[in-house]
Amino acid sequence: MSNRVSFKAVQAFEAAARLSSFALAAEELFVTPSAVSHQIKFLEDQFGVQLFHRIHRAVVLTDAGRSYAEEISAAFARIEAATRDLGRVTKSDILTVHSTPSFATQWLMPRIARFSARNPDIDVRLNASKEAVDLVAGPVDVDIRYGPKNIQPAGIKTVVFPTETIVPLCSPALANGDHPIHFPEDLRHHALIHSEVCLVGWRDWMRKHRDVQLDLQRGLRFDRSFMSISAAVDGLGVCLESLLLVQRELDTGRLVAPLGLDGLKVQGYTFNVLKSSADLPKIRNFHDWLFSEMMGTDSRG
Amino acid sequence: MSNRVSFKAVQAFEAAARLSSFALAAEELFVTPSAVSHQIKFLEDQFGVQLFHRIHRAVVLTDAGRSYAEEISAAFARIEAATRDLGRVTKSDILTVHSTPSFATQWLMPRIARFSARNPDIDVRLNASKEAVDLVAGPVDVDIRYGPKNIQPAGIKTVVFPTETIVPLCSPALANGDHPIHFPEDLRHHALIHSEVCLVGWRDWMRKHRDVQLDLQRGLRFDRSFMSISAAVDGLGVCLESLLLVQRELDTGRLVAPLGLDGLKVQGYTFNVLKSSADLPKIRNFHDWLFSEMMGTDSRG
DNA sequence: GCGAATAGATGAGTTGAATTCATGTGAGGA
DNA sequence: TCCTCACATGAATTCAACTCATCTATTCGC
Repeated sequence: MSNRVSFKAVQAFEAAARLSSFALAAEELFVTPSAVSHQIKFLEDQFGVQLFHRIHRAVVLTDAGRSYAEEISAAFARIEAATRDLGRVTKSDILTVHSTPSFATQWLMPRIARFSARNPDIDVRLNASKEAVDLVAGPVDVDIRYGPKNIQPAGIKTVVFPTETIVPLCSPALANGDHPIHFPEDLRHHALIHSEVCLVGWRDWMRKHRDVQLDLQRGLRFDRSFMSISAAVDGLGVCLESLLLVQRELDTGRLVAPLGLDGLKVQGYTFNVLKSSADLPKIRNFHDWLFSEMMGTDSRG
Repeated sequence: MSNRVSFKAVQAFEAAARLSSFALAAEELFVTPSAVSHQIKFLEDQFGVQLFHRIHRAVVLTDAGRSYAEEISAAFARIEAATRDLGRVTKSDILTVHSTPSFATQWLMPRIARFSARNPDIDVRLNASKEAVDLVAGPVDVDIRYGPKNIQPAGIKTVVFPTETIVPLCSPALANGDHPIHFPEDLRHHALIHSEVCLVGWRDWMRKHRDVQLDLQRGLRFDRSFMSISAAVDGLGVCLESLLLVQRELDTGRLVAPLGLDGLKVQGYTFNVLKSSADLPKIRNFHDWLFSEMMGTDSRG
């Protein structure tokens, strides 16, 4: 069988063939010329083919030896190159996470360092875009999507996020300014900030507060939540956003929830991975970390 | 350095990666699972990169391990294929000899078995054609050429053959038939066979025998000596050929030299090899054998 | 839930494949 | 002619790689 190949012997032969000398090969391999001689004799005896001509005080490859050497030299070079590369790698796994821009900016970015610290062997890469990615085709391991669950392609495992709470948010200056906000109707005095892709908007909020009449035409409109949040931080109005995305702003006091932290409930985000890779340690670790981190956040919020 | 790679360890890793199991890899390598575990741990420690995830009761490649495994698997497959091929090779050297068709047919063919018998490790291949071959470009080791020495390309070593003797030859039936041939003038009664590429022809012979008038227009014409010889054997006339090419026919009595074995002297054949390969054992052996064989032949002729 | 079974990890002890050492051979150069 | 160099070869030695014994963690069957 092929596993009867002595790689030691092949290695010795490769060096000797390349250097056309047993002595130089021995030097390269940090052994004595005798060892090289033994190994090559062993190879020749095993296959019954002479690989070197021993002439005067040198060795010359036979045709069989030359063609064999050409083949294995290339293979050895490849192994050595791969091994050299391996030495340069410091992380054993690469975790590529794709998500919507808002989730990436508002939730993942502030927290991902914590994941990396707990998983030093995982090299995390974050991508963000509006479009869902093809997990089968691409190098992306995890896709965090927002919106109604479409028909899932076979082979994709989808885990829904915990229900989010959507509340009006604004800068503290706005909430405590000339027109302080204490009750829903106080919003009449302020500009509304609309997030167009959000599953729930001011229209849904008004269904819960039928006594308050707000002009839905008013205000800024953004197609990304993180822009609405940024506008709210800048005091441009009141946005209606998920607490999931504004933890950082609430913690640092850049935003406040003038009407409290209770509000509309919605389930929008999903965690998507290939079924076949769902059990990989890097995926499990990320999944478990993400959901436990989110639970912690929720309990605080 | 790269030679600090333990190929044993890489081999163990390759098998384990391919089989996704230390136990199966151990079985394949005829060792215990413990040995595989040790080797892979050694590799991981040496490069500081985890190659496998140890989960529940199985092992799964890390990303680093997978990319490494892909590289080395290909290299290992190549080594094993080359080694398998090596096992099928029985001769360590291939000697490719090209010559003119006549020398191949008349001299080499009958004798080459003797060379092979004395050099069982050399696989001899004979090619014959009128054209000189490009020793630099092609797989041909030796080219035996006929004719005036052209300007030699650099890097070609040319050895001239011993001087040949050219004499009239015919079948015994013709020599002892109705018009027996004992003296040059007896040839008048017979058809002459002409070899067009020969360096000497009947015209040259007549210069040596000015008293004999022969009609040079008569007779068969061939562009290869072996055809002329074959025609003479068939009793179609008298050819003028080198003793070098008719040893076999003289020995078996199919041809006779009615006017004796002395005649025109000519030096036509050359032995051509690459200077760079002239000292290869297979070339030296062939060269030495060929010239010693020719000397033996000459001393007999 | 509990124990049995499985797959691998680990450290100590053992072994034999590979190495060194001592010596031999033969060709080439001083 | 002798010396030197490069490799060959057989016996002795060694240490890298293996086995063994034991341990851990997880799964599976009951």
